[in-house]
Amino acid sequence: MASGARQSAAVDETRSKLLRAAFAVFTEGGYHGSTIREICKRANVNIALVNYHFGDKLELYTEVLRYTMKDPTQIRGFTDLLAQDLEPELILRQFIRLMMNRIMQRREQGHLQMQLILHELARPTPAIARVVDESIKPLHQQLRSLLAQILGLSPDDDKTRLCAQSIVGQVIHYAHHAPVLARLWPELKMTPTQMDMVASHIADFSLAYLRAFRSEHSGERVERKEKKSGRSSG
Amino acid sequence: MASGARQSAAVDETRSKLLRAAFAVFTEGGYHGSTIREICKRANVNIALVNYHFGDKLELYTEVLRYTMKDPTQIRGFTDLLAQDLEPELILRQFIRLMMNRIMQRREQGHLQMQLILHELARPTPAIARVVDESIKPLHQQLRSLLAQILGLSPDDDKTRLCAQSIVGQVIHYAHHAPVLARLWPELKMTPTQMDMVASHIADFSLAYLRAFRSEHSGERVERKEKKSGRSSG
DNA sequence: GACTACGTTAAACATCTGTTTTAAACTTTT
DNA sequence: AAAAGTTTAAAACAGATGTTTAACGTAGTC
Repeated sequence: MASGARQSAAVDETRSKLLRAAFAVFTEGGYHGSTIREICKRANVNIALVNYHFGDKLELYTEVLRYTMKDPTQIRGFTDLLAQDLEPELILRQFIRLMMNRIMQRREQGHLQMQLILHELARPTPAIARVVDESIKPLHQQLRSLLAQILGLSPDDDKTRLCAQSIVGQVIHYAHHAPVLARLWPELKMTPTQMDMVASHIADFSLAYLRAFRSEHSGERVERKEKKSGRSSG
Repeated sequence: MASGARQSAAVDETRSKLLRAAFAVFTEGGYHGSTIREICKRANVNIALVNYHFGDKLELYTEVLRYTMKDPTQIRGFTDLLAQDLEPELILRQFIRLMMNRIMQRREQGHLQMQLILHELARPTPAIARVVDESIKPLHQQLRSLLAQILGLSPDDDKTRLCAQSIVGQVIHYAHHAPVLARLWPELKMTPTQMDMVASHIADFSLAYLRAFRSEHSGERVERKEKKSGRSSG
Protein backbone atom coordinates (compact mmCIF):
# COMPACT_ATOMS: atom_id res chain seq x y z
CA MET A 1 0.00 0.00 0.00
CA ALA A 2 2.77 2.42 0.86
CA SER A 3 4.37 1.53 -2.45
CA GLY A 4 1.59 3.08 -4.47
CA ALA A 5 3.10 5.21 -7.24
CA ARG A 6 6.54 4.13 -8.22
CA GLN A 7 6.95 3.36 -11.88
CA SER A 8 3.61 5.01 -12.19
CA ALA A 9 4.57 7.05 -15.21
CA ALA A 10 5.27 4.02 -17.39
CA VAL A 11 2.44 1.98 -15.86
CA ASP A 12 -0.16 4.64 -16.30
CA GLU A 13 1.12 5.14 -19.80
CA THR A 14 0.41 1.52 -20.67
CA ARG A 15 -2.92 1.49 -18.88
CA SER A 16 -3.89 4.68 -20.59
CA LYS A 17 -2.79 3.48 -24.00
CA LEU A 18 -4.82 0.33 -23.52
CA LEU A 19 -7.88 2.21 -22.35
CA ARG A 20 -7.75 4.59 -25.28
CA ALA A 21 -7.25 1.82 -27.81
CA ALA A 22 -9.96 -0.28 -26.16
CA PHE A 23 -12.38 2.63 -26.30
CA ALA A 24 -11.75 3.08 -29.99
CA VAL A 25 -12.04 -0.62 -30.80
CA PHE A 26 -15.08 -1.22 -28.61
CA THR A 27 -17.00 1.73 -30.04
CA GLU A 28 -16.43 0.29 -33.49
CA GLY A 29 -17.22 -3.34 -32.88
CA GLY A 30 -18.85 -3.59 -29.49
CA TYR A 31 -17.69 -6.06 -26.90
CA HIS A 32 -18.28 -9.20 -28.92
CA GLY A 33 -16.98 -7.83 -32.16
CA SER A 34 -13.66 -6.76 -30.70
CA THR A 35 -10.58 -8.82 -29.88
CA ILE A 36 -7.87 -8.33 -27.31
CA ARG A 37 -5.29 -8.78 -30.02
CA GLU A 38 -6.68 -5.89 -32.05
CA ILE A 39 -6.78 -3.64 -29.00
CA CYS A 40 -3.19 -4.44 -28.08
CA LYS A 41 -2.04 -4.00 -31.63
CA ARG A 42 -3.52 -0.51 -31.74
CA ALA A 43 -2.05 0.31 -28.36
CA ASN A 44 1.35 -1.02 -29.41
CA VAL A 45 1.41 -3.22 -26.37
CA ASN A 46 1.86 -6.91 -25.61
CA ILE A 47 -1.23 -9.13 -25.52
CA ALA A 48 -0.60 -10.29 -21.99
CA LEU A 49 -0.82 -6.79 -20.60
CA VAL A 50 -4.57 -6.66 -20.80
CA ASN A 51 -4.74 -9.52 -18.37
CA TYR A 52 -1.93 -8.11 -16.27
CA HIS A 53 -3.47 -4.68 -15.87
CA PHE A 54 -7.17 -5.43 -16.03
CA GLY A 55 -7.61 -9.11 -15.28
CA ASP A 56 -9.59 -10.02 -18.36
CA LYS A 57 -11.38 -8.64 -21.37
CA LEU A 58 -14.64 -7.98 -19.57
CA GLU A 59 -12.95 -5.93 -16.87
CA LEU A 60 -11.17 -3.87 -19.47
CA TYR A 61 -14.49 -3.28 -21.15
CA THR A 62 -16.10 -2.40 -17.85
CA GLU A 63 -13.33 0.06 -17.15
CA VAL A 64 -13.84 1.68 -20.53
CA LEU A 65 -17.53 1.98 -19.76
CA ARG A 66 -16.85 3.39 -16.31
CA TYR A 67 -14.75 6.14 -17.80
CA THR A 68 -16.99 6.86 -20.75
CA MET A 69 -20.30 6.80 -18.96
CA LYS A 70 -19.35 9.31 -16.35
CA ASP A 71 -17.43 11.56 -18.67
CA PRO A 72 -19.31 14.84 -18.33
CA THR A 73 -18.46 16.01 -21.84
CA GLN A 74 -20.27 13.01 -23.24
CA ILE A 75 -23.55 13.79 -21.55
CA ARG A 76 -23.26 17.55 -21.48
CA GLY A 77 -25.21 18.12 -24.67
CA PHE A 78 -28.32 16.41 -23.39
CA THR A 79 -28.41 17.81 -19.89
CA ASP A 80 -27.63 21.32 -21.10
CA LEU A 81 -30.44 21.02 -23.57
CA LEU A 82 -32.96 19.74 -21.07
CA ALA A 83 -32.00 22.38 -18.53
CA GLN A 84 -32.79 25.21 -20.91
CA ASP A 85 -35.82 27.31 -20.22
CA LEU A 86 -37.49 26.85 -23.57
CA GLU A 87 -40.85 25.66 -24.67
CA PRO A 88 -40.99 21.91 -23.89
CA GLU A 89 -41.98 21.09 -27.44
CA LEU A 90 -38.98 22.90 -28.78
CA ILE A 91 -36.70 21.13 -26.37
CA LEU A 92 -38.12 17.80 -27.50
CA ARG A 93 -37.40 18.70 -31.12
CA GLN A 94 -33.79 19.51 -30.27
CA PHE A 95 -33.51 16.43 -28.10
CA ILE A 96 -34.55 14.19 -30.97
CA ARG A 97 -32.22 15.96 -33.34
CA LEU A 98 -29.31 15.66 -30.93
CA MET A 99 -29.96 11.98 -30.32
CA MET A 100 -30.14 11.39 -34.03
CA ASN A 101 -26.83 13.20 -34.48
CA ARG A 102 -25.09 11.23 -31.80
CA ILE A 103 -26.44 7.99 -33.15
CA MET A 104 -25.24 8.61 -36.66
CA GLN A 105 -21.89 9.93 -35.51
CA ARG A 106 -18.91 7.90 -36.61
CA ARG A 107 -15.32 8.32 -35.55
CA GLU A 108 -14.89 12.04 -35.92
CA GLN A 109 -14.05 12.72 -32.31
CA GLY A 110 -15.63 12.50 -28.93
CA HIS A 111 -19.30 11.90 -28.19
CA LEU A 112 -18.91 8.26 -29.11
CA GLN A 113 -20.62 7.17 -25.93
CA MET A 114 -23.78 6.56 -27.89
CA GLN A 115 -21.98 4.03 -30.05
CA LEU A 116 -21.10 1.98 -27.00
CA ILE A 117 -24.68 2.20 -25.79
CA LEU A 118 -26.00 1.12 -29.16
CA HIS A 119 -23.76 -1.92 -29.15
CA GLU A 120 -24.80 -2.72 -25.63
CA LEU A 121 -28.44 -2.44 -26.66
CA ALA A 122 -27.93 -4.73 -29.61
CA ARG A 123 -25.97 -7.35 -27.74
CA PRO A 124 -25.83 -6.84 -24.01
CA THR A 125 -22.88 -7.88 -21.88
CA PRO A 126 -22.84 -8.44 -18.12
CA ALA A 127 -22.11 -4.72 -17.94
CA ILE A 128 -25.58 -3.88 -19.21
CA ALA A 129 -26.73 -3.07 -15.70
CA ARG A 130 -24.09 -0.39 -15.32
CA VAL A 131 -24.80 1.10 -18.71
CA VAL A 132 -28.52 1.27 -18.10
CA ASP A 133 -28.30 2.55 -14.54
CA GLU A 134 -25.61 5.12 -15.07
CA SER A 135 -26.26 6.34 -18.54
CA ILE A 136 -29.55 5.33 -20.06
CA LYS A 137 -31.77 5.62 -17.01
CA PRO A 138 -30.86 9.22 -16.11
CA LEU A 139 -31.33 10.35 -19.69
CA HIS A 140 -34.56 8.42 -19.91
CA GLN A 141 -35.86 10.02 -16.76
CA GLN A 142 -35.09 13.46 -18.11
CA LEU A 143 -36.91 12.61 -21.30
CA ARG A 144 -39.89 11.40 -19.31
CA SER A 145 -39.92 14.59 -17.26
CA LEU A 146 -39.99 16.56 -20.45
CA LEU A 147 -42.81 14.46 -21.87
CA ALA A 148 -44.65 14.68 -18.56
CA GLN A 149 -44.70 18.45 -18.93
CA ILE A 150 -46.17 18.23 -22.39
CA LEU A 151 -48.66 15.53 -21.52
CA GLY A 152 -49.68 16.95 -18.18
CA LEU A 153 -49.01 13.61 -16.50
CA SER A 154 -46.60 12.20 -13.98
CA PRO A 155 -43.20 11.15 -15.34
CA ASP A 156 -43.98 7.69 -13.97
CA ASP A 157 -47.33 7.32 -15.63
CA ASP A 158 -47.57 4.38 -18.00
CA LYS A 159 -48.59 6.73 -20.79
CA THR A 160 -45.51 8.86 -20.27
CA ARG A 161 -43.32 5.78 -20.33
CA LEU A 162 -44.98 4.45 -23.47
CA CYS A 163 -44.46 7.76 -25.23
CA ALA A 164 -40.81 7.80 -24.23
CA GLN A 165 -40.37 4.34 -25.68
CA SER A 166 -42.14 5.36 -28.85
CA ILE A 167 -39.78 8.24 -29.40
CA VAL A 168 -36.60 6.38 -28.50
CA GLY A 169 -37.70 3.43 -30.61
CA GLN A 170 -38.18 5.58 -33.67
CA VAL A 171 -34.76 7.16 -33.35
CA ILE A 172 -32.73 4.05 -32.61
CA HIS A 173 -34.42 2.25 -35.45
CA TYR A 174 -32.41 4.27 -37.93
CA ALA A 175 -29.16 3.27 -36.30
CA HIS A 176 -29.78 -0.39 -35.66
CA HIS A 177 -31.41 -1.30 -38.91
CA ALA A 178 -29.30 0.76 -41.23
CA PRO A 179 -28.35 -2.19 -43.47
CA VAL A 180 -32.00 -3.05 -44.00
CA LEU A 181 -33.03 0.55 -44.51
CA ALA A 182 -30.31 0.95 -47.09
CA ARG A 183 -31.88 -1.85 -49.08
CA LEU A 184 -35.46 -0.85 -48.44
CA TRP A 185 -35.01 2.84 -49.14
CA PRO A 186 -31.82 3.35 -51.14
CA GLU A 187 -32.39 7.07 -51.62
CA LEU A 188 -32.01 7.63 -47.92
CA LYS A 189 -28.28 8.15 -47.64
CA MET A 190 -28.45 9.87 -44.27
CA THR A 191 -26.79 13.03 -45.43
CA PRO A 192 -26.99 15.87 -42.89
CA THR A 193 -30.00 17.23 -44.76
CA GLN A 194 -31.78 13.90 -44.73
CA MET A 195 -30.93 13.39 -41.09
CA ASP A 196 -32.60 16.68 -40.32
CA MET A 197 -35.60 15.61 -42.32
CA VAL A 198 -35.85 12.36 -40.38
CA ALA A 199 -35.37 14.04 -37.01
CA SER A 200 -37.94 16.64 -37.93
CA HIS A 201 -40.39 13.96 -38.95
CA ILE A 202 -39.97 12.02 -35.74
CA ALA A 203 -40.62 15.19 -33.79
CA ASP A 204 -43.74 16.00 -35.81
CA PHE A 205 -44.93 12.43 -35.66
CA SER A 206 -44.54 12.30 -31.90
CA LEU A 207 -45.80 15.75 -31.07
CA ALA A 208 -49.04 15.07 -32.90
CA TYR A 209 -49.95 12.54 -30.25
CA LEU A 210 -48.54 14.46 -27.31
CA ARG A 211 -50.50 17.58 -28.20
CA ALA A 212 -53.67 15.69 -28.92
CA PHE A 213 -53.40 13.90 -25.61
CA ARG A 214 -52.84 17.10 -23.71
CA SER A 215 -55.80 18.92 -25.16
CA GLU A 216 -58.03 15.88 -24.79
CA HIS A 217 -57.19 15.47 -21.12
CA SER A 218 -56.78 19.13 -20.32
CA GLY A 219 -59.50 18.95 -17.69
CA GLU A 220 -57.94 16.18 -15.64
CA ARG A 221 -54.34 17.27 -15.28
CA VAL A 222 -52.83 15.87 -12.13
CA GLU A 223 -55.90 13.86 -11.12
CA ARG A 224 -54.51 10.95 -13.06
CA LYS A 225 -51.55 9.38 -11.36
CA GLU A 226 -49.50 6.31 -12.14
CA LYS A 227 -52.01 3.75 -13.21
CA LYS A 228 -52.03 0.10 -14.13
CA SER A 229 -48.53 -1.25 -13.91
CA GLY A 230 -47.64 -0.12 -10.41
CA ARG A 231 -45.29 2.18 -8.60
CA SER A 232 -42.31 3.91 -10.03
CA SER A 233 -38.97 2.22 -10.28
CA GLY A 234 -36.18 4.74 -9.92
CA MET B 1 -28.91 -36.85 -63.35
CA ALA B 2 -30.91 -39.92 -64.20
CA SER B 3 -30.07 -41.22 -60.71
CA GLY B 4 -32.26 -38.70 -58.96
CA ALA B 5 -34.20 -40.34 -56.15
CA ARG B 6 -32.63 -43.51 -54.91
CA GLN B 7 -31.95 -43.77 -51.22
CA SER B 8 -34.16 -40.75 -51.09
CA ALA B 9 -36.09 -41.87 -48.02
CA ALA B 10 -33.07 -41.98 -45.70
CA VAL B 11 -31.37 -39.02 -47.32
CA ASP B 12 -34.38 -36.81 -47.16
CA GLU B 13 -34.85 -37.93 -43.59
CA THR B 14 -31.41 -36.63 -42.65
CA ARG B 15 -31.78 -33.47 -44.67
CA SER B 16 -35.15 -32.86 -43.16
CA LYS B 17 -33.96 -33.53 -39.63
CA LEU B 18 -31.12 -31.12 -40.14
CA LEU B 19 -33.36 -28.44 -41.60
CA ARG B 20 -35.83 -28.72 -38.77
CA ALA B 21 -33.13 -28.64 -36.11
CA ALA B 22 -31.38 -25.77 -37.87
CA PHE B 23 -34.61 -23.81 -38.02
CA ALA B 24 -35.13 -24.24 -34.30
CA VAL B 25 -31.57 -23.36 -33.39
CA PHE B 26 -31.33 -20.42 -35.78
CA THR B 27 -34.57 -18.88 -34.59
CA GLU B 28 -33.22 -19.01 -31.06
CA GLY B 29 -29.72 -17.72 -31.59
CA GLY B 30 -29.57 -16.30 -35.08
CA TYR B 31 -26.84 -17.26 -37.51
CA HIS B 32 -23.91 -16.05 -35.43
CA GLY B 33 -25.22 -17.34 -32.14
CA SER B 34 -25.73 -20.86 -33.40
CA THR B 35 -23.22 -23.65 -33.94
CA ILE B 36 -23.20 -26.56 -36.30
CA ARG B 37 -22.51 -28.86 -33.39
CA GLU B 38 -25.65 -27.78 -31.57
CA ILE B 39 -27.74 -28.21 -34.67
CA CYS B 40 -26.39 -31.70 -35.31
CA LYS B 41 -26.81 -32.65 -31.69
CA ARG B 42 -30.48 -31.71 -31.82
CA ALA B 43 -30.93 -33.51 -35.11
CA ASN B 44 -29.18 -36.60 -33.76
CA VAL B 45 -26.87 -36.54 -36.70
CA ASN B 46 -23.14 -36.49 -37.29
CA ILE B 47 -21.37 -33.14 -37.55
CA ALA B 48 -19.95 -33.87 -40.98
CA LEU B 49 -23.39 -34.24 -42.49
CA VAL B 50 -24.06 -30.53 -42.59
CA ASN B 51 -21.16 -30.12 -44.94
CA TYR B 52 -22.07 -33.25 -46.88
CA HIS B 53 -25.67 -32.25 -47.49
CA PHE B 54 -25.45 -28.49 -47.58
CA GLY B 55 -21.85 -27.56 -48.24
CA ASP B 56 -21.37 -25.22 -45.31
CA LYS B 57 -23.12 -23.45 -42.49
CA LEU B 58 -24.16 -20.45 -44.55
CA GLU B 59 -25.81 -22.61 -47.17
CA LEU B 60 -27.71 -24.50 -44.52
CA TYR B 61 -28.85 -21.17 -43.11
CA THR B 62 -29.80 -19.93 -46.54
CA GLU B 63 -31.80 -23.09 -47.13
CA VAL B 64 -33.63 -22.59 -43.85
CA LEU B 65 -34.43 -19.04 -44.90
CA ARG B 66 -35.55 -20.14 -48.34
CA TYR B 67 -38.03 -22.53 -46.80
CA THR B 68 -39.21 -20.23 -44.07
CA MET B 69 -39.55 -17.07 -46.08
CA LYS B 70 -41.77 -18.54 -48.72
CA ASP B 71 -43.83 -20.63 -46.37
CA PRO B 72 -47.31 -19.26 -46.97
CA THR B 73 -48.54 -20.06 -43.48
CA GLN B 74 -45.90 -17.75 -42.08
CA ILE B 75 -47.05 -14.72 -44.00
CA ARG B 76 -50.71 -15.56 -44.22
CA GLY B 77 -51.72 -13.56 -41.17
CA PHE B 78 -50.43 -10.29 -42.54
CA THR B 79 -51.64 -10.58 -46.11
CA ASP B 80 -55.04 -11.83 -44.99
CA LEU B 81 -55.30 -8.88 -42.67
CA LEU B 82 -54.28 -6.32 -45.26
CA ALA B 83 -56.61 -7.80 -47.84
CA GLN B 84 -59.65 -7.33 -45.64
CA ASP B 85 -62.13 -4.68 -46.59
CA LEU B 86 -62.11 -2.82 -43.30
CA GLU B 87 -61.48 0.73 -42.33
CA PRO B 88 -57.76 1.42 -42.94
CA GLU B 89 -57.28 2.69 -39.41
CA LEU B 90 -58.68 -0.50 -37.98
CA ILE B 91 -56.48 -2.59 -40.21
CA LEU B 92 -53.47 -0.64 -39.01
CA ARG B 93 -54.42 -1.34 -35.42
CA GLN B 94 -54.63 -5.05 -36.11
CA PHE B 95 -51.45 -4.96 -38.12
CA ILE B 96 -49.53 -3.46 -35.22
CA ARG B 97 -51.05 -5.92 -32.80
CA LEU B 98 -50.20 -8.86 -35.05
CA MET B 99 -46.64 -7.69 -35.54
CA MET B 100 -46.27 -7.25 -31.80
CA ASN B 101 -47.58 -10.76 -31.27
CA ARG B 102 -45.24 -12.30 -33.77
CA ILE B 103 -42.32 -10.42 -32.34
CA MET B 104 -42.93 -11.53 -28.80
CA GLN B 105 -43.67 -15.09 -29.81
CA ARG B 106 -41.30 -17.67 -28.43
CA ARG B 107 -41.08 -21.33 -29.29
CA GLU B 108 -44.70 -22.32 -29.06
CA GLN B 109 -45.10 -23.39 -32.65
CA GLY B 110 -44.97 -21.93 -36.09
CA HIS B 111 -44.88 -18.27 -37.03
CA LEU B 112 -41.28 -18.06 -35.92
CA GLN B 113 -40.31 -16.40 -39.17
CA MET B 114 -40.25 -13.08 -37.40
CA GLN B 115 -37.58 -14.33 -35.02
CA LEU B 116 -35.30 -15.07 -37.92
CA ILE B 117 -35.97 -11.64 -39.37
CA LEU B 118 -35.26 -9.98 -36.06
CA HIS B 119 -31.93 -11.73 -35.79
CA GLU B 120 -31.12 -10.78 -39.34
CA LEU B 121 -31.97 -7.17 -38.55
CA ALA B 122 -29.78 -7.18 -35.49
CA ARG B 123 -26.80 -8.83 -37.14
CA PRO B 124 -27.13 -9.26 -40.87
CA THR B 125 -25.59 -12.15 -42.78
CA PRO B 126 -24.87 -12.33 -46.50
CA ALA B 127 -28.42 -13.57 -46.77
CA ILE B 128 -29.80 -10.20 -45.74
CA ALA B 129 -30.61 -9.34 -49.33
CA ARG B 130 -32.85 -12.37 -49.66
CA VAL B 131 -34.58 -11.70 -46.38
CA VAL B 132 -35.26 -8.08 -47.21
CA ASP B 133 -36.32 -8.65 -50.79
CA GLU B 134 -38.50 -11.68 -50.21
CA SER B 135 -39.94 -11.03 -46.83
CA ILE B 136 -39.51 -7.56 -45.47
CA LYS B 137 -39.98 -5.55 -48.65
CA PRO B 138 -43.34 -7.02 -49.64
CA LEU B 139 -44.71 -6.56 -46.16
CA HIS B 140 -43.29 -3.09 -46.02
CA GLN B 141 -44.92 -2.18 -49.29
CA GLN B 142 -48.25 -3.39 -48.06
CA LEU B 143 -47.85 -1.33 -44.94
CA ARG B 144 -47.01 1.71 -47.02
CA SER B 145 -50.05 1.18 -49.20
CA LEU B 146 -52.16 1.09 -46.11
CA LEU B 147 -50.58 4.25 -44.75
CA ALA B 148 -50.91 5.89 -48.12
CA GLN B 149 -54.66 5.38 -47.93
CA ILE B 150 -54.84 7.02 -44.54
CA LEU B 151 -52.49 9.86 -45.41
CA GLY B 152 -53.88 10.49 -48.85
CA LEU B 153 -50.42 10.26 -50.35
CA SER B 154 -48.52 8.00 -52.68
CA PRO B 155 -47.04 4.85 -51.12
CA ASP B 156 -43.69 6.09 -52.37
CA ASP B 157 -43.89 9.54 -50.87
CA ASP B 158 -41.14 10.31 -48.39
CA LYS B 159 -43.76 11.08 -45.74
CA THR B 160 -45.36 7.70 -46.22
CA ARG B 161 -42.00 6.02 -45.92
CA LEU B 162 -41.10 7.98 -42.82
CA CYS B 163 -44.37 7.04 -41.18
CA ALA B 164 -43.82 3.38 -41.99
CA GLN B 165 -40.41 3.54 -40.39
CA SER B 166 -41.84 5.28 -37.35
CA ILE B 167 -44.35 2.53 -36.80
CA VAL B 168 -42.00 -0.35 -37.46
CA GLY B 169 -39.36 1.26 -35.29
CA GLN B 170 -41.70 1.55 -32.35
CA VAL B 171 -42.73 -2.08 -32.56
CA ILE B 172 -39.34 -3.65 -33.07
CA HIS B 173 -37.95 -1.57 -30.25
CA TYR B 174 -39.77 -3.78 -27.77
CA ALA B 175 -38.20 -6.90 -29.19
CA HIS B 176 -34.66 -5.75 -29.72
CA HIS B 177 -34.17 -3.88 -26.49
CA ALA B 178 -36.02 -6.18 -24.16
CA PRO B 179 -33.07 -6.56 -21.76
CA VAL B 180 -32.80 -2.82 -21.37
CA LEU B 181 -36.53 -2.33 -21.08
CA ALA B 182 -36.65 -4.97 -18.38
CA ARG B 183 -34.24 -2.91 -16.33
CA LEU B 184 -35.72 0.44 -17.21
CA TRP B 185 -39.32 -0.53 -16.63
CA PRO B 186 -39.45 -3.67 -14.50
CA GLU B 187 -43.23 -3.65 -14.20
CA LEU B 188 -43.54 -4.26 -17.91
CA LYS B 189 -43.47 -8.03 -18.02
CA MET B 190 -45.04 -8.24 -21.47
CA THR B 191 -47.96 -10.32 -20.36
CA PRO B 192 -50.67 -10.67 -23.01
CA THR B 193 -52.55 -7.83 -21.36
CA GLN B 194 -49.54 -5.56 -21.34
CA MET B 195 -48.70 -6.48 -24.90
CA ASP B 196 -52.19 -5.36 -25.89
CA MET B 197 -51.65 -2.14 -24.02
CA VAL B 198 -48.40 -1.49 -25.83
CA ALA B 199 -49.81 -2.36 -29.24
CA SER B 200 -52.80 -0.20 -28.56
CA HIS B 201 -50.58 2.69 -27.54
CA ILE B 202 -48.44 2.43 -30.64
CA ALA B 203 -51.58 2.51 -32.76
CA ASP B 204 -52.95 5.54 -30.93
CA PHE B 205 -49.59 7.26 -31.00
CA SER B 206 -49.20 6.74 -34.72
CA LEU B 207 -52.78 7.42 -35.75
CA ALA B 208 -52.67 10.80 -34.07
CA TYR B 209 -50.16 11.97 -36.64
CA LEU B 210 -51.70 10.15 -39.58
CA ARG B 211 -55.12 11.65 -38.92
CA ALA B 212 -53.77 15.11 -38.29
CA PHE B 213 -51.80 14.97 -41.49
CA ARG B 214 -54.78 13.86 -43.50
CA SER B 215 -57.10 16.56 -42.26
CA GLU B 216 -54.41 19.19 -42.62
CA HIS B 217 -53.69 18.29 -46.21
CA SER B 218 -57.19 17.28 -47.16
CA GLY B 219 -57.28 19.89 -49.90
CA GLU B 220 -54.23 18.69 -51.75
CA ARG B 221 -54.76 14.94 -52.00
CA VAL B 222 -52.98 13.56 -55.00
CA GLU B 223 -51.42 16.85 -56.04
CA ARG B 224 -48.45 15.98 -53.90
CA LYS B 225 -46.36 13.26 -55.38
CA GLU B 226 -43.07 11.70 -54.39
CA LYS B 227 -40.96 14.61 -53.34
CA LYS B 228 -37.42 15.24 -52.24
CA SER B 229 -35.56 11.97 -52.25
CA GLY B 230 -36.37 10.84 -55.78
CA ARG B 231 -38.21 8.12 -57.60
CA SER B 232 -39.53 4.94 -56.15
CA SER B 233 -37.37 1.91 -55.72
CA GLY B 234 -39.44 -1.22 -56.03
C1' DG C 1 26.44 -5.37 -5.47
C1' DA C 2 22.98 -8.97 -4.58
C1' DC C 3 18.06 -8.96 -3.86
C1' DT C 4 13.36 -8.00 -4.62
C1' DA C 5 9.29 -6.12 -6.94
C1' DC C 6 7.26 -4.83 -10.85
C1' DG C 7 6.41 -4.39 -15.85
C1' DT C 8 7.11 -6.55 -20.22
C1' DT C 9 7.72 -10.08 -23.72
C1' DA C 10 7.33 -14.24 -26.59
C1' DA C 11 5.46 -18.36 -26.56
C1' DA C 12 2.37 -21.70 -25.36
C1' DC C 13 -2.11 -23.31 -23.66
C1' DA C 14 -6.99 -24.32 -23.77
C1' DT C 15 -11.12 -24.00 -25.92
C1' DC C 16 -14.35 -23.27 -29.41
C1' DT C 17 -15.79 -23.37 -34.23
C1' DG C 18 -16.24 -24.48 -39.16
C1' DT C 19 -14.42 -27.78 -42.12
C1' DT C 20 -12.13 -31.93 -44.06
C1' DT C 21 -10.41 -36.54 -44.14
C1' DT C 22 -10.64 -41.44 -44.13
C1' DA C 23 -12.74 -45.48 -43.64
C1' DA C 24 -16.72 -48.12 -42.48
C1' DA C 25 -21.70 -49.16 -43.33
C1' DC C 26 -25.32 -49.21 -46.25
C1' DT C 27 -28.04 -49.30 -50.73
C1' DT C 28 -28.45 -50.03 -55.39
C1' DT C 29 -27.00 -52.04 -59.62
C1' DT C 30 -25.17 -55.64 -62.31
C1' DA D 1 -23.28 -62.43 -54.64
C1' DA D 2 -19.92 -59.01 -56.24
C1' DA D 3 -19.17 -54.33 -57.65
C1' DA D 4 -20.18 -49.55 -57.56
C1' DG D 5 -21.97 -45.71 -55.67
C1' DT D 6 -23.86 -43.26 -51.68
C1' DT D 7 -24.40 -42.04 -46.88
C1' DT D 8 -22.69 -42.02 -42.22
C1' DA D 9 -19.28 -41.88 -38.40
C1' DA D 10 -15.11 -40.77 -35.75
C1' DA D 11 -11.39 -38.33 -35.74
C1' DA D 12 -8.44 -34.89 -36.97
C1' DC D 13 -7.42 -30.34 -38.94
C1' DA D 14 -7.06 -25.34 -39.15
C1' DG D 15 -7.97 -20.96 -37.51
C1' DA D 16 -9.36 -17.71 -34.08
C1' DT D 17 -9.64 -16.14 -29.37
C1' DG D 18 -9.15 -15.46 -24.28
C1' DT D 19 -5.85 -16.63 -21.00
C1' DT D 20 -1.55 -18.15 -18.74
C1' DT D 21 3.28 -19.22 -18.27
C1' DA D 22 8.06 -18.58 -17.66
C1' DA D 23 11.87 -16.02 -18.72
C1' DC D 24 13.82 -11.26 -19.00
C1' DG D 25 14.96 -6.56 -17.88
C1' DT D 26 14.78 -2.60 -15.16
C1' DA D 27 14.19 -0.15 -11.43
C1' DG D 28 14.58 0.79 -6.33
C1' DT D 29 16.37 -1.26 -1.63
C1' DC D 30 19.19 -3.24 1.91
